[in-house]
Amino acid sequence: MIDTVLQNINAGMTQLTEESKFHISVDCSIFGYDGENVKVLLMECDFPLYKGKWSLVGDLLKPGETINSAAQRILFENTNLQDLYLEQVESFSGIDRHPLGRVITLAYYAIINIQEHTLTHPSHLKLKWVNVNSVQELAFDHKKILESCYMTLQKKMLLSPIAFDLLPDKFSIQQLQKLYEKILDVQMDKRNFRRRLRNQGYLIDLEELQDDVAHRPAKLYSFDYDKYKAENKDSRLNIMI
Amino acid sequence: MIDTVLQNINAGMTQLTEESKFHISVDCSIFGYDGENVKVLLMECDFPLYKGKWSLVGDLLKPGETINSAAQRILFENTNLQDLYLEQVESFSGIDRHPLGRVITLAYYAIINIQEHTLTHPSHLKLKWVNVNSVQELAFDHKKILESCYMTLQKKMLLSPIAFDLLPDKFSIQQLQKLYEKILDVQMDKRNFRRRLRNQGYLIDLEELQDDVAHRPAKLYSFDYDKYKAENKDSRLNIMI
DNA sequence: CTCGTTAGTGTCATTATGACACAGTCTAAG
DNA sequence: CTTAGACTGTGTCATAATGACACTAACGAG
Repeated sequence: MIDTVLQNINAGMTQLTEESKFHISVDCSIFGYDGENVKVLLMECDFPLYKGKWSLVGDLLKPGETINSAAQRILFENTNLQDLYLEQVESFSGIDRHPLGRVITLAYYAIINIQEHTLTHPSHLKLKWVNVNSVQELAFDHKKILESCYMTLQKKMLLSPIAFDLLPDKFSIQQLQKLYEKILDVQMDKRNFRRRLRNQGYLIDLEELQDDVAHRPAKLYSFDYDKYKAENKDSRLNIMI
Repeated sequence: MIDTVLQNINAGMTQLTEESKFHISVDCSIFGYDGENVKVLLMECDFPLYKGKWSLVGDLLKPGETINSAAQRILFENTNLQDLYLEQVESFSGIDRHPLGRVITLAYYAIINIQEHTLTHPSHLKLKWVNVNSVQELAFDHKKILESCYMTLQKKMLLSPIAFDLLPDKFSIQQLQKLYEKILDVQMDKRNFRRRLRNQGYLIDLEELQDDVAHRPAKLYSFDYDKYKAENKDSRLNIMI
């Protein structure tokens, strides 16, 4: 490490001293939807200070990793899942936020359709899915982090088609509406919802019906990502809902 | 620093080793509007590798600081300005992004009305305002950082009333429209723009006219922040434009 | 075969949007 | 003191988007 004398790292006059180094972690709110509720994956915490509490899935950044690649690794190590939708939210850098010492964390959220993926995770970790709305106290400042991630997810829902990452590949329009209603915490009109979706034109009618339901089966659709991308490549505001 | 043996910082089984510590910096795109163009404040870079190049305003995070307070300090140290609108954008953590060693940076943007503030800055720093659209190559990965910040600013413009932080306290509707047109890079219809503003009802007619203009003077307005906040305290999508 | 449950459909009134042209008021310059 | 130049400020109309609203259709369970 080169030591220089003066004052600013961008102007070039800086010393990179050992005292100004920090531990960095990534904490990830992994959101899933089981067809009924939005859930977040929590990890049991064994810290003496937080005995019995739960925390978000996270870990330290390692030398040689970028923060994004650390986030991917952490996701993979704890859930065995890859290629999920993963988005950085913000940093949390409170001085005393971690009992082992100064640790600055970068919050991410990931989303996953619980029904189509099965988690397999190392046996020494205890994980569980908890309804987002029933999460009580968490270890560290993770409740605050979770809230920030969930708010970001809610806003993102309005402007981008991430709902479809939370649903199975084939879904009914009612499933989609129920998901929006859950996450945005609103009620929507069935006919107006369907009209909006029809007009957007991003749903592909799979000409398939639900099976094994105790009522009239719904038509199944998939989302036309290609069409969406082609029509929204500019950086305008694309309102989904 | 406590060393433990096992594997995960959230579960409690971790060692905080010296090898997994990193330097952290904050780099800030300070955007200003001079009535004509959107500009960004750049700092001359004295690194041998980047001789003659310019960089964003930034510095290292110091022990005992949160990242937000570092951002505020950096802004203050370099411009003597406080209480600007300041927003975290994202992290940049490429392995070789800084020649002095591994430095992970958090990008922020700040906005300021150039006409109503005068910068005073330490004499050993050379600063200049550059039109955002004419920025050529910057030192480090700062061009990428700037682009990310500017994109975030553009999106934010659509959803929140930050335009008014770039304008003088008293402004004409045409000044406001010109600003939106510059930042969003669109043309807008004068009459429709005025109608939208009228309907939103957040402009306070100051019953004052422009002075010293070589044409019919425009009425001046200010933005009713209180009313805006009162009507938008929920976390819904609030479309400004 | 009937009950429960969800699927799927259209209209109408209201509101929001986009396109568009001209007279008014000020300064500067001759 | 008149005129040129520059910007201010206003309304209408056609079209599009939205919100409110109720009934029949299709399936399985019992």
